[in-house]
Amino acid sequence: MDELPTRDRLIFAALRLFGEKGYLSTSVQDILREAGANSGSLYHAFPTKQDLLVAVLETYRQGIEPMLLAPAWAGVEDHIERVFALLGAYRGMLAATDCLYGCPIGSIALELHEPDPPVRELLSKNFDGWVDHVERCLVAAGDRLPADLDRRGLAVFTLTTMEGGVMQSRTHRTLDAFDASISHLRDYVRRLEQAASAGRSDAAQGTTG
Amino acid sequence: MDELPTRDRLIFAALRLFGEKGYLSTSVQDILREAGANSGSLYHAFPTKQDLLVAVLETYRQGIEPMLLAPAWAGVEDHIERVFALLGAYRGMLAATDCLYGCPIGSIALELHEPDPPVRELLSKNFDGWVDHVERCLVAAGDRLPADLDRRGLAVFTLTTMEGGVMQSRTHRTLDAFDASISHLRDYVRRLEQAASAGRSDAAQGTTG
DNA sequence: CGGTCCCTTGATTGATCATTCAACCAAGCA
DNA sequence: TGCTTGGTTGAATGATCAATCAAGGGACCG
Repeated sequence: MDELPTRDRLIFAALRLFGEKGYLSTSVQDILREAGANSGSLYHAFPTKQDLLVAVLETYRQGIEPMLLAPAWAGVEDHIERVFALLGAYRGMLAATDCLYGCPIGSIALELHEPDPPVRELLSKNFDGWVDHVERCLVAAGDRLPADLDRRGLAVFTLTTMEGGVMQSRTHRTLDAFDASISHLRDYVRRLEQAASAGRSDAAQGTTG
Repeated sequence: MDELPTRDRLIFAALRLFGEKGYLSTSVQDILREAGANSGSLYHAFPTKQDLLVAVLETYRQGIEPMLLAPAWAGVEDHIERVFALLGAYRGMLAATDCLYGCPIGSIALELHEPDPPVRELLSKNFDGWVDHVERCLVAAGDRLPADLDRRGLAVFTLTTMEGGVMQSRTHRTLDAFDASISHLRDYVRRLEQAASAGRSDAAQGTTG
């Protein structure tokens, strides 16, 4: 029944609050209250609030696989469906929070206009890690997608779709924009699959394009 | 040689600063310095800082057509190319500012996690106005796009692409993510045009799908 | 028992923030 | 000339913020 160490409680409290109210709008007092700690403890563990943010971003990055992907992909074997299952997980978070809670990384990324190098680098790494996982799905899809498709680029485009959709849905307080975005991405991928399929039968017939 | 009235100088100063550093990170002092005014003048014109934000969002919305679309569309007659010319304008802003200045509406939208009703409504209206213009282009494209295409949805998806691309490019400080996103959107639209074209020749031959 | 190490406590500090206000100015009018 | 109205001045106010620090607690070791 031992509580988590104070340092970890602070990280998780900050993680939650930064995602919910943003970095700048979350005061150190808010974090202390949420974590049940005192300011001295926070500043014993972290030199500044920004160093706590760094720890949060590192924690979030490490949590992408076990906390986000694993549950989203449980029971989903199809590589392409996994991409949309991931997007569905974000939809679930939006739906569960009345379109308030989207992607904390995106929020923080747009909130910090002069981010110090370490913070920006970690935001980059978070985005990259996400894109890496999607790219792996798209690569695993093999010849279901056109051979000459830029799969990394499509993975980036997938993140773009998620973040842009979340932004609009949070603003409008409706899932409409998110759903419209995802359904168009899905349409695009379907057309890519059709093109790849057509390409394959062309090749089987020995025809050239 | 008369200067702009103080009230307008304040709005334009705030517009610039909110876009550059965000709403929360811009202090009233910053705005006063930039506008060359005193706090009393600001609070004579606006009850609170947030009311100034409201005025800024209204001003921005009215400026979308004359300040953003008009220059982006000068000399571009093709309806579909206009969509990408608009996206190109954002690319130009990113390029000119080292990927620092993207879309102020998007920044503010993600920055304000508990936006009061008037602010959120104005953010919504800004997004809607942007989407309206793109939708009009897509509608004007007529049968170059599939007849059953959800054009409003594609316009929303275009905004999604822009905002998501800007977010990533600002974070990575590279145009790569923005360019990748746009080029995939372009690929998607190209495939839609091909499908529409195929559908038209089917119809001309009297075949059915 | 005393000593050391790690961590916690919580009042305090000083900076910064949005906002206020009494005084002031200039133009228009009588 | 004096009154009114709309706008300006900038120091002052009080709230809030991140960060500090002297004091203490308790576990472990001799």
